[in-house]
Amino acid sequence: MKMSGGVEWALHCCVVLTASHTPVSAAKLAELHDVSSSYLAKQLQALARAGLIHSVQGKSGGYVLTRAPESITLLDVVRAVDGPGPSFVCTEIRQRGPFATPADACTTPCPVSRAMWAAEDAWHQALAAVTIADLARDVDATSGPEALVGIQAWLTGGA
Amino acid sequence: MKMSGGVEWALHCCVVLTASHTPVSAAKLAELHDVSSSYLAKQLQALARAGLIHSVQGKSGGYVLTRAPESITLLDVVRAVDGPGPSFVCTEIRQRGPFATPADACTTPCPVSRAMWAAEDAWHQALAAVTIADLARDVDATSGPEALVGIQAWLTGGA
DNA sequence: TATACTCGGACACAACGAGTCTGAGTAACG
DNA sequence: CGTTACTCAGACTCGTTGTGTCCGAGTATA
Repeated sequence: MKMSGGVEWALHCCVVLTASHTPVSAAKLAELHDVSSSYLAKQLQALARAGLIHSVQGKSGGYVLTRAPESITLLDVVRAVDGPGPSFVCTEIRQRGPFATPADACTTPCPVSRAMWAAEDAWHQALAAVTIADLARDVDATSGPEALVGIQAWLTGGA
Repeated sequence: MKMSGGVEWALHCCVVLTASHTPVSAAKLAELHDVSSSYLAKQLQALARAGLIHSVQGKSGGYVLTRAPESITLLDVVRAVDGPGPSFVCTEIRQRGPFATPADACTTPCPVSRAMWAAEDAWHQALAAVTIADLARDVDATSGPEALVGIQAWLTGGA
């Protein structure tokens, strides 16, 4: 039960992209967070495939958020980077072995998977309740409002 | 974000152990579920290490639940088999790169990890709200009460 | 006391994630 | 309009974790 480490990078990148309405290259984002640019590119591609960010090619290209930060939830980012499939997969153990339940009697999921999926739903709902905009607001509150504007200047500026 | 498949086996085994107050060997549990006995043994060892089940050695040995099924939650089993660590690990990205937040200013977790951990807490609470006894009751309700008693007879009997 | 059956940990194999690299495409610039 | 330099996108390699198996230590039984 280990989440892909790229989720953290992707979330921070989304927060940073909130501060800039012009394309930001993957290299800049990687340097800002001091992580491998090649690997971060992979996470950004996943976000682009999911339609959360838009990629702009060319000399001054990069990535831009497609939607408003208020309409991007953490669940969107997690599912995009970490995969949409459920973490718990039911292999239908009850249909195997000497006491196998006949397949036609398995109209409803088995109690075990029901409980596991209910817990997973709770996790999903908690993630869906928080948006990128909420995170950006929290960052402003903890690190001070000057942090994001400084980053924005650094992103658009050259150095 | 993929959960260990052994969790499903462990949960089903706990439900089955509810029906028998005498030790059940790993081989019997494996045959009942039609899974590898060697690998199932590993999951049962994890449960034993966590103190959820007690191992009895010797000729007619096996595993028995240590506590009442009502006091064993799904969270206990998941943490025992899948590992107790959190699924989301914060690598403190904010302390790296040109705009690194100084370490002494990081008294509270960063907003990203706060949100992720809150979601994980929701998942934990949902798992902790369900017990093995609840699952056994559900199995009785769906498969009929004769299922578990039949399994119990098969476990204690020879064949 | 001998025995046969049990669990327990140590040992290979496979799959997924992590990380890197080179190539295709496009906007800017001379 | 051609060149150029910069961008993203996909294919490739490596390490780690999970999966599956095996043999040895220990104990209740006969």
